[in-house]
This record gives sequence, structure tokens and C-alpha cells, in this order.
Amino acid sequence: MSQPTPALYERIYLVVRQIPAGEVSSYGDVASIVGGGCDARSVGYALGELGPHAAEVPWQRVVSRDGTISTRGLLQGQLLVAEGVAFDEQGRVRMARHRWRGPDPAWCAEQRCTPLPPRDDLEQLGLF
DNA sequence: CAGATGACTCCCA
DNA sequence: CTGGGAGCCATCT
Repeated sequence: MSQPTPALYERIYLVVRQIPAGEVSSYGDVASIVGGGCDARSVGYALGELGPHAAEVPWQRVVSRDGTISTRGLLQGQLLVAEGVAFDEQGRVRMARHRWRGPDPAWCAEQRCTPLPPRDDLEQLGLF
């Protein structure tokens, strides 16, 4: 089954677009969902290539695995706060509370992507 | 094909 | 917390 792979980046944007407001995901998680040899770095690069498409893709909901924001402009944090995302004293997103669990299973089957790899360690952390 | 670049992640000191 | 290094991948010259 060879898929045309729409530049792959398009696929990344598609997944990011599924992240609901008030929740966040990490580059690695998005990469795993997209699959097809996608990597956490690729996701970051793809988002960097957004440019004019930034208005259609909630790129601000994608942060590093620790909940830290890599972008220089703190606009990302502002947008997340406006969506109701909570930050801790260190300016990191509370992943244990806002981490996106992945897209809908039906949507996933349609896009031929991975539901989401096993990663409950963050959920078990007593960050509450 | 090789080299350079880039919003990542993990490991060690 | 800070610093450095390695591994991974897509895209452009």
C-alpha cells in the first residue's frame, strides 16, 4: 500500500489540527500519531514551515515533551493561557493535566495513523 | 548523492 | 539548573 504522502507536513498539520483547545501535545506524540517515519524533529520543522498557515493550525498546542516551550516569542504561552491551559511556577505546561490523549479512533482509522503509543508515565506523576 | 539546516529528545557530567 | 554530545528525519542547495 503505497500512500502518496502529501508532503508529510500536511499530515502533521492535519493531526495538530485535531488537538482540541485547552489541551496540548508534544512533538514526539504528534510524530508517533502521524507515523510513516515521522520524527519529533520533523514535527518541529514542519511547524516552523507553517508561515502563513499558522492561522489554520493550532501550532501553539504543540510543546516539548516536558511541557516547555521552545519558541522564542512567548506568544505560544499567551495563546495557551487564553485557551485555559494551566502553567506551573516554572512556566511549563501541566502535561499531566492537559496532555492530549490522541485523535478520535474513527478519525484515526480514516487517516491511517497510530492511536498513540503507550506513555502513561506522565499521567502517573503526582503533578496534581 | 552529500552537506547544511531546523520550533526535538535522551543521556551524561 | 547548565552545558555538551548523539540519534533521528524531511527538505533544500
